[in-house]
Amino acid sequence: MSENKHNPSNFIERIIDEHNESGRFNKVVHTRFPPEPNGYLHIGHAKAICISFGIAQKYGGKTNLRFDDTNPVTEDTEFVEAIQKDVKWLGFDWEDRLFFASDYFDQFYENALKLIREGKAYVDHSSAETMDVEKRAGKNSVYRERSVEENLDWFEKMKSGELADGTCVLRAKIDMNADNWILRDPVLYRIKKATHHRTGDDWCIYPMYDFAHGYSDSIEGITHSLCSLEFEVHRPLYDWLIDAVEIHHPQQIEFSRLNVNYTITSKRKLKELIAIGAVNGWDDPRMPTLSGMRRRGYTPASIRNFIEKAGTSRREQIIDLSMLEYCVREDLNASTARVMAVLDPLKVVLTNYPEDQTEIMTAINNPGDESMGTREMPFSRELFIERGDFMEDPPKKFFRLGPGRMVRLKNGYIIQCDDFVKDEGTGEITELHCTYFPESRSGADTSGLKVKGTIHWVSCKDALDAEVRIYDRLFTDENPTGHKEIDYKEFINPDSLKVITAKVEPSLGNAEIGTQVQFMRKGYYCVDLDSTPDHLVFNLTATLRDSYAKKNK
RNA sequence: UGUCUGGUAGUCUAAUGGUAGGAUGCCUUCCUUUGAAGCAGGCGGCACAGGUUCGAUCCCUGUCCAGACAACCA
Repeated sequence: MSENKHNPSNFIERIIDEHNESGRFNKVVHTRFPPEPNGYLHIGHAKAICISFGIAQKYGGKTNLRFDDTNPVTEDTEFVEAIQKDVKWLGFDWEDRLFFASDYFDQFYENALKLIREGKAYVDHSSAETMDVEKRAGKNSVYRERSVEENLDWFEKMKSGELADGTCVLRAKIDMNADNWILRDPVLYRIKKATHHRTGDDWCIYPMYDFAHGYSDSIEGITHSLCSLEFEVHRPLYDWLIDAVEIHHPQQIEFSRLNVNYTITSKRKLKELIAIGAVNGWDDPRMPTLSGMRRRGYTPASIRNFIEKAGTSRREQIIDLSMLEYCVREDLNASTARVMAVLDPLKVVLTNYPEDQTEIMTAINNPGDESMGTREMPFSRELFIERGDFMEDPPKKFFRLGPGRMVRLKNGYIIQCDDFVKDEGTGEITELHCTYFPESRSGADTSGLKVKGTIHWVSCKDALDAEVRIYDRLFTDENPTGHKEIDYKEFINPDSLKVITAKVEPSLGNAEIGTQVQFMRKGYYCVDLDSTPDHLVFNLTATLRDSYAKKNK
């Protein structure tokens, strides 16, 4: 087996192949996923996770989980835990390599001292406004030429806590005229008298992202630091800082972020949606967060597959929501049991069926997978069918019920509609009167009847009520944040959640939280964590494709 | 405004100096006790203009378009 003979599937693998050929990292591939614990992970993060863990896996390397916790005022252990749960759930394992940037505060501090001693960093007392003005003007700060001793002294004062927040900052001394503004003497450390979720009150100075990130990568022996495109302009600084203290130098490689149309993946905006009550929290099934998607019924495999299909490139990608739905359907089609649930019930009376009779019908759980077995369903004189499966005056191509028309009740009998009852006030159909054909029982059909349509049903007296939460996209616009004049909140879909009471087959009575099923002819649903034995709650994961509805649009 | 990065079907993504493959989408056929799934077929693409070349989607130049960045956030 030739170990280095594989086809790179994207540009990152090509780069790694080159490194392996040149021996730059001794053929080691060690990546990391570095979330900031200030929010929940979303589908965009899933791409970063899948890429970093996936590439390491492919090359026999390792991946660290590292929390980039350098800003105590926004970070919290709640998020540290939620993030770990989500990464694990997605299917990745960092083994014993759980790290925190805050683990390295001492080393960061030493690096800062080294920079100061070498004249590569200075303490600046300019106000943020002044620094901003000077940055734009390409003008050096008046504090730029302080002596090493003076800088060391001030930095010590910053650290000791005797200076108030904002008094001064430590800046790298690079080039105030650099084309890349990131290099215009970036801030390295700031004073923040805040309690850190891990280091408590040990520190009152905290490093900035650029400072902490590269050094963390270096300390951990990361070889390939994979991140999204917006950090590309930071790479020169990443390189500069590492070179300045002469330590292990990982290669930063950027890829484009993943966007999905009709959704947003900005942590700030997701927080806002929660704050204004547009959704019910981070794990609201409408949220593109991993916790929301999990609750919605998305499987880890479906998300991984989605990321895989989306690919890895440097082009800005806005992927169709339909691709995501395709991926869950693909997964759930194979794994879920088919059950019957009538979402919008219409009563059917089988006039020739014995009043008190109940038959037990056997239903196949998954026609594509015999090993999933069968279950039993009670059949009786009064049934509920889907209101949409009857039309008073149906067109020819309507393969369901109408006056005089026949359908097969799945796992039941063929029935014919003889009559219907209509509320003359509202015009609503309230009941159907049908006859059934005793010889047409499923699995033992000797009737010789041929019907085009098959519909689902439940027995009235045996059916269970269930709350069903029907979700739709959270936004009505493909690109809610893409309009300069219109706030994204204007596009919130008022119908993103509809709650109905459905009639479901009795076998669902003891379904556990998280159970996933296919409501036959309707869609994939899962038992929500609000569900109890007395009050079943289902979430819509994704509807089935509906070519009939599509054709009739 | 500046810097950077991109531009291959509606969307995503490959390969290639000899006009392009896959996925999804869309449209059909067949099949079907889910109008699902499945099977089969079809539709649909190299941003534009020059240049180099026998030949350019690919190399070069320019244009246009798009996105990201320009925090004491990450």
